[in-house]
Amino acid sequence: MGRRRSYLEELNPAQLEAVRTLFGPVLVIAGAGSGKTRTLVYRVARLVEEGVPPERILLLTFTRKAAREMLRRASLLLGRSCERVSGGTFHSLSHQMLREYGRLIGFSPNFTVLDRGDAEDAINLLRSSLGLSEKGRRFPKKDTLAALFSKAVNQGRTLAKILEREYPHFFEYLPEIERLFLEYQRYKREHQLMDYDDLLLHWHRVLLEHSEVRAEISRRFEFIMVDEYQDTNWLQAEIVRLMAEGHGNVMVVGDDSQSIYAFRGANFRNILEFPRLFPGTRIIKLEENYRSTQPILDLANAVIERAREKYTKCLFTRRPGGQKPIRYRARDESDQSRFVAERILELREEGVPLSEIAVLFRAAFHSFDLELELARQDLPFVKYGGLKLIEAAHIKDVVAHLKILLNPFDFLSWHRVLLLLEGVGPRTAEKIITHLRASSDPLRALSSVPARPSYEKGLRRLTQTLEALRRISSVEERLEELIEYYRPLLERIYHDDYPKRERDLESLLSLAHRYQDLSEFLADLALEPPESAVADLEPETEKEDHIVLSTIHSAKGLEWHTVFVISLCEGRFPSAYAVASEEELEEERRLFYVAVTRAREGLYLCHPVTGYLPGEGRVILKPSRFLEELPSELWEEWREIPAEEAREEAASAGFRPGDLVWHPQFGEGEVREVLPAEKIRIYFLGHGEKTLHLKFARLERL
DNA sequence: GGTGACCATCTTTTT
DNA sequence: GATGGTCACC
Repeated sequence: MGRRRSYLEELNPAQLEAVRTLFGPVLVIAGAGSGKTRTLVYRVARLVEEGVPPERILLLTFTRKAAREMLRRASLLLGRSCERVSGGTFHSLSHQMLREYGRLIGFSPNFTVLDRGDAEDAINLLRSSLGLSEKGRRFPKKDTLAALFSKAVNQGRTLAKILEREYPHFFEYLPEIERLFLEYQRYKREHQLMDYDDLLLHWHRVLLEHSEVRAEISRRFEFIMVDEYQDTNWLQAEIVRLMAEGHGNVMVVGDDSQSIYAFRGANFRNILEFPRLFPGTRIIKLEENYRSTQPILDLANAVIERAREKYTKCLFTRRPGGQKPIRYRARDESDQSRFVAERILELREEGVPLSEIAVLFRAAFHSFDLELELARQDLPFVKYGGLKLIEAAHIKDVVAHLKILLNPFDFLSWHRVLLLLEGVGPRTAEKIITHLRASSDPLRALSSVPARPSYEKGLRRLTQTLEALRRISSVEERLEELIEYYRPLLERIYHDDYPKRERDLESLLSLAHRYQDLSEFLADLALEPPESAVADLEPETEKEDHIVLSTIHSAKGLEWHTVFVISLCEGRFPSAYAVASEEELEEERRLFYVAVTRAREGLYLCHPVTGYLPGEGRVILKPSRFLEELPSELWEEWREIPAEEAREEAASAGFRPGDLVWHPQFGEGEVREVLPAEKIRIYFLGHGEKTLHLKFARLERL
C-alpha cells in the first residue's frame, strides 16, 4: 500500500489523470520530456495492480527496446509479473498474429519475412524477367520501385498519384510499373513471402474479414496502449481500431511536434483523427517538461514555433538557470570532430559519464570523420542507425541458407544461395530453380539437379550441407556448421576484406546463442535487427561506459546530459533531398526539434563551413537555416582560444580575486583565489566553488 | 554462360 | 565505399 501511495504521489495532475483513466479511449498529447514514458509505465503498473492479467495488456511501441525498457521499469514498481505484458512493434505483433491466423488468408505459419533489401532483390528479379531492364531505358531502379510500392501501401494512395507528384520523370512508365507491382504481389503470395508492409496489410485483412478473430483479439488484449502515435499511419490506426472493437480500451500517446516518419507514410494528423475514430475520447495534455533546463527549452520552443502547423502549446520547465546552447563554427569536418572530442574529454574530466553524452546527426555517414577521431582519442562509442549487421551482404548470404531450411519455397533465398557457387550465374541459378520448383520438396530435389561439371562439386557440397543442417535442431549449431561451409565461399567472393567480414559472422553466431527456435531467430533478425551497426556488436560493450553516436531518428525517446548536434549545414540538415517541398522541410524542422529536446543540461550545435558534397567536392557550406533563424539571444558562439594564447593571456592579464568571469559550462562566477601551477578557484552561481586549470578552462572576463 | 576488372554514380531517415 | 553497369575474355 505504501508503495502505491508513493508512486502516485510522484505524478503531476495530468499524468495522474492519464494513469487513473483505465477504461475507454484516451488520447495523451505529450510534449518532449513531459514524463510520457513514466506515465505509460505507471499505467501498466496500475492495471496490473487492479488485477488485470499482464498478458491481457498490449503495449505497442516503436522499437522493442522501448517496450522492454518500459516493462523493466514497471517491474521495479510492482514485481516481475509486469514482464509478462504483451509488447512489441506493430510489425512484430502482426507477424506473431499472422503466424497464428495467417492460414485464414492462405499463408503457412512458416512464411518468410522480407526485409527491405530482400524486397528489392525480388523486385529486381521480376524487373529483369519482365524485360524492363534493357539498356538504354531509364526505367526506375529497384530501390526507387521499392520505395514507390511501399508508399502506395502506407499512404493508401495509387501508384499513379505518387508518380505524378513525386516522380513525374517516370510517369511514362506507369503501365509497366503497375504491372510490376501486381507481379511482385503475386510472386510474394506464391512463395509465402511477406515484406514489412504486407505484415500490416495482411493482419489488417484478417481482422477486417473475420469478425471471430476480432472478438478473440479483443478478449485476448483487454487494454491496448500505443506509444509514439504521431508516427503511425492509417493502416496502423485501423489495426488498433479493429483490435479494440470489443472494448474500446485504448490509450495512445504522442506528440505532433515530434512526428518524423512521414517518409514512410506516418501522418501526425492521425493524432487528431483519433477522437473521430474513437468517439468519447478523453484528451489529456502533458506540457510540463522535466528534462531540460530553461535555456535549452527556450531554444526548442523557438524551433517549433516556426513550424507551420502545430497543435501542442509551449513547454515549460521548473528547471531555471543553466548554460545557454553553444554554437560552434568549425573550419571543416575534422575541426568539428576535434572540437567534439575535446569537449567530450573535458566533460569526462568534470565527471560527466560518457554514457551521458550523445552526438546526433541527420544521416549515418555524417559521423564517419568523428568516428575516426574518437577512435584516435580512445573514446569508446556505440553507433546507432546506418548500415546494420543484417544488411551486410555476407550476413545476408548466410541467413539465406537458414531461410531455405524454414521455407523451402523461398526461391528468392535459393537464388542468392545458388549464385554463391563458383560457376553458377543468374541463368544457371534460374535453371536449377525451375527444377526445384517442380518438386514438392525442393530441398530433396536439389540432389537430382542435372549439373554441369564446372559447378557440380560446389552444388554437391551445398546439397550435403543443407541435408546435414536439416538434421540439426539447435540454432547455434546449425549456424556454426553453416559458417564452416560458407567460409571458403566468403574468402573467394570477398577476397579483399574477408577477415573483417568473418568477424561479423562471429557476431551473428553470438546472437544466435539466445535462440532455440529458428523461425524466431529469423523473424527477430528481420523485425528487430540488432540496432548497433556492423563491427561493434560485442555484448560486453553494452555495459561499458560509452558515448552514443546516433541518427536523430534512432535517438527518439532517449535523453542525455549533453548532446552535440553536428553537421548543421544546408544540404545536410536539412537534407538536400528534403528542401523541395514545404512538408518535407517541416519534417526536417521537427527532426531538429527532436534533436535539441534530447538534451538535459548541455547542448552544442556545430556546423563546418567547408566540406564535401556529393559530386562537387570541397565546397563552402552554409549554416543550416534552422540555425540561422534562431534568435541570437538564445545561444552563444563558442570562441576558440588556442591553449597557448589563453595561457599567455591569463598570465599577463592576471585574474584577481573578485573578478567576474564566465565559463562555458558553469556560467557566471567570481574569482576567489589564484593558486599556483596555473590553477584558479572560482565560485559559480548554482555550481558552487570549482578549482580549474587556467590551461583548460576557457574563462572570459565579464 | 560465367568471371573479373573497370568505370560511373550516388549516397536520408526505418519497420 | 558500395553498388550497378559494361566489356573483354575464358
